[in-house]
Order: sequence, then structure tokens, then C-alpha cells
Amino acid sequence: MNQRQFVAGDKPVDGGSRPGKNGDGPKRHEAIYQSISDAIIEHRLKPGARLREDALAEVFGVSRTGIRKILQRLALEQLVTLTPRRGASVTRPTADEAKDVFDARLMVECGLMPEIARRITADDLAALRDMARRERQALKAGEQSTAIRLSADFHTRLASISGNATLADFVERLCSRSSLILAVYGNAGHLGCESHDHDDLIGYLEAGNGERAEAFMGRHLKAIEASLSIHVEEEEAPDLFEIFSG
Amino acid sequence: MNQRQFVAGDKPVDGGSRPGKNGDGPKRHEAIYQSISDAIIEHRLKPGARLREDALAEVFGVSRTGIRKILQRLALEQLVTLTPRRGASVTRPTADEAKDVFDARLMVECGLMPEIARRITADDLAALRDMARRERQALKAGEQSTAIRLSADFHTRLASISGNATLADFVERLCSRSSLILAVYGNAGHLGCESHDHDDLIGYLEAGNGERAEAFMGRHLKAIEASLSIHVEEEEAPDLFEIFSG
DNA sequence: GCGCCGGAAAGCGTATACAATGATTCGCAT
DNA sequence: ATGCGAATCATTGTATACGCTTTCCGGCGC
Repeated sequence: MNQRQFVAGDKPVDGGSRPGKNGDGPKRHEAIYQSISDAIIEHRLKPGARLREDALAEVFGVSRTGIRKILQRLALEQLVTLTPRRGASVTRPTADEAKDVFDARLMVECGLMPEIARRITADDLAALRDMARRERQALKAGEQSTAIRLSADFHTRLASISGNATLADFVERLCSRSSLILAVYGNAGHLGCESHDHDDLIGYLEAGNGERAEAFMGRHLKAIEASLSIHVEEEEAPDLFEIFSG
Repeated sequence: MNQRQFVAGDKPVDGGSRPGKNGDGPKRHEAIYQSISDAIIEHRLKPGARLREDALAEVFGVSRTGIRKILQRLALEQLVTLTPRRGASVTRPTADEAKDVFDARLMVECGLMPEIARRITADDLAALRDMARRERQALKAGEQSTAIRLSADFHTRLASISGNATLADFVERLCSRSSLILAVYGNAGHLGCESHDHDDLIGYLEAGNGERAEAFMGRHLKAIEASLSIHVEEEEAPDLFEIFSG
């Protein structure tokens, strides 16, 4: 293809953002991934929000290539939806997906409890207690974003104690998606986990009572799911007749 | 590798594989992904095999950009390992990962059985029977690749009957990874699922006996795991002292 | 006045070019 | 002869360029 000549000084400031620079890439990309992921999980980017590649590239100071890679990863984790020629947007989970996600959590997180109760250490307990405390604080202070993040972290951390990296990863994904689900179907003011549930759970685990912990986690998750207001909004083809006949 | 010249007519038929062509990309990429994924699952690409971007790009007639995208997806599914500056290679699961994967399958596939028994239809049963039959045929004919593929498909299809897309996807991933595990730790001649296990399972499901099916699936998976020869080969830092002191 | 059609702009998909890094090999000194 | 060092080579990482599709908007016809 036609050779394009580079003009001298064509490159921007550089100094550190030189094109071919290759060394610190992975770390940078990971950081960007975390930034976007966090923003979605913390509801700073709401479902449906469009994520234009150019805009993200400019914001983070990298080229579209890197952004595309990150967007793809997020898409595989179902945090963003990639529509063929429309670009990326924050996923808006359907009611069916919400049910699937919570059913999956019910099966996996509960099933993990006995093993977690067996393996949990004092350090783990301390860390979990700290997270639960900070979550309560955030809730009291009205910092929803922080509370949501900490709640997801709590469940993820818990799963990791099982020692099964595969299942822990899966739970992490499920928690991320749950955060998205809360953003769409959650009632404001009554978000996610009840204040003291996590503390109670820690108590059962400290006592080594896996069965109680399992049963409690089951109730905990069912309570969250029940708190959702899942109105199966028929997006396409709204029933105008029904709407206006009343 | 010096630039390999394309001979005229080297490109497959197309007549539309021009650089900027944008329309039929997704389908093409999906096909390439399937090709590579199948090759790995069917053990035509063995763990440790290196996957050079240039080579793949040339084989499939696309540029490295597309190959990289596919490789990343495979990496996220843990079928290939992406080493920072070394490129991609087929993942060689560790013994720990193998245990995690089978523990996860035990939990999820067994947990799904009751729901599957409840929802299974005549069509499902017919399809499963057909897969089991073809698997037996392949085994008898000595076509290992086909048998492995069909066995994984059987488990995946089964999970999909549950109606939970999230868990079905997860099971699909686990089956893919199991195939990899069999390639590393499996004994030749005694691969994967026993000949009649799948048929027996179908029988329990047809009878609507979810509990029997669940218990049987548990034994089935444990039998596969037990058939593995997991010698914990200490790859890095072999204990030279122990080796040479004897 | 409403709907359809055509042009312009915007944004994504792909390929290619360039830079950097790790690995390998060859040469030299000990 | 062997071990170390330097240069080359092979291969990935990143950015940019370009084409194509979709979308938005203005004008025209009904």
C-alpha cells in the first residue's frame, strides 16, 4: 500500500508516550482494564452507556488498539456488550440472565461453604471482618459505589479461600455481573447485602460450622434476589394497546 | 522467516478478501476460532505446542491482528497460555488446575442434574442418544479425536438442557479444559468416559430420576479423575539433591 | 405535514508499519 | 576446549492508516 511518509515532528509530545514503547505496556493495560471494570461495577458507568473507542483511547492516552483488547476482555466477562458495528456499551442484563446468575451463585457459593469453613484461617477472618466493617461504614456514609464494590469483594474473597482458583474466578465473574444486575433491577436505598449478613456469616465460619454457613448464604442470596424488582419490561414492541386501553 | 511470497491463486476463492473488507469478518473469525479450538480439544495440537502469530495468520489468510484477537479469547478460556514476550502456546494444565477443574465439574454438573431431569424433552433424549452412539462408534473405530470431541459435546449439551446459560457456558469451558487435562495426564487407551456410562445416564434421565442421575454423574466424573495418572512432576527447580543423593 | 431518499459524517474492522525485547549464535579470550 | 559476551535474528507489542458500514440530517415528493 502507498508508502506514507512520516513528517518530522509528527509525533506528539512523547517523552514517554512514544509509539513503539513496549516495556510498560502490560501494566498500563491492566490498570486501564481495572479502571473501566471498577467504573462499571461501581455504577459510575451505567448499563447502556456507550463506550466509544476513540474517546477511551484519548482519555487513557493509548491508541485504539489497546482499548479494543480491553473491551474484548470485558465483553467476554459480559460486563460490556459488543455490537457488530455499533461498538461497545455497558451490558444491560436481561431478567433471564439475572435469574441465571443468581441461580449459579446459589449453587456455587453455597456449595463452597463447607470447604471454606474447613480451610479458613485467622488471617482470612480478620480480612473478611475488615471488609465487612468498611462496607457497613460506606453504607452508613451513603457511599453506594464503595459499598457495592466492597460487597462484591467480600464474596469474591470468600470464594478464594476455598483454594479452588477455577471456582473462585467464576464467582468473581458472577459478582461483577450481579453488580450490573443491581444497577438495573435494584431498588435505590436497599442495595445488595443487608448490613449485618456478612458479619453473621463470618461468625458461622469462625465457629467452623459449614452447614450453618451454607444455609445462611443460601438465604442471603435469595434475599438479595428477592429484593430485585424484576419487571419484565418488554423492550421491543411495547404493547401500546394494553398501555392506552386502560 | 523471509517473507513468503504468495503465489497467484493462493488466496482461497473469495474474490473479496481485500484488505479493507469489513463485512464478513465476524463469521470468518468465528470459524478460525472454532478451528483452533477444535484442534486443541481434539488433541491435534498438544499442550506445549507453540502458536506463532505469523504462522497462523498465513495459514488462515488473515492478518496478525485478527489472530491476536482470537488468541486472546482462547487465553481467557485458558486453552492457550500467553507468555508476555514469548507468544502463545497450548496450555499445559498443572496438577492443581486439574483437581480444581474436576472439583468444579463435580459440583456444577451434579448440581444441575435434578433440574435437567425435570426439563429434559424427548428431542433432547434423542440427541443425547445419538451423541452417545457416535461416541461409542468412534471409540471402537479408534478415532480418539472424534471420541474426545463427542464426549465433551455430550456433557456440554447436557448442561445446556438446564436452561441456565451461565452455568452451561461454564460447563463448556470446564469440558474444554478437561480435554486438555486428558491430553497431559490421561492414559492412552483408556480415555475419558467409559463406553456405557453416558447411555446409563440417559436412562436415569429418561426415567426422570434426578437423584440417581446426580449420583451417577458423581461416580462418572470421579472415575475419570481417578483414571488420570497425576504424577506431580516438579517442573521448575527440580530437587537435584534428592535426585542425586540416592 | 409526514415520510422517504440521498449525501455527509462518524465510528468500527482490518491490515500494515515500526519499535523493542528476548533468544540464539558466533567469536574471542582465557 | 570451554565459558562468557556481543551482535543478529526472530517474534511480539503498539500505533497508525485506510476502507466500509451505519447513522444522522436536510431536502424533496406525495
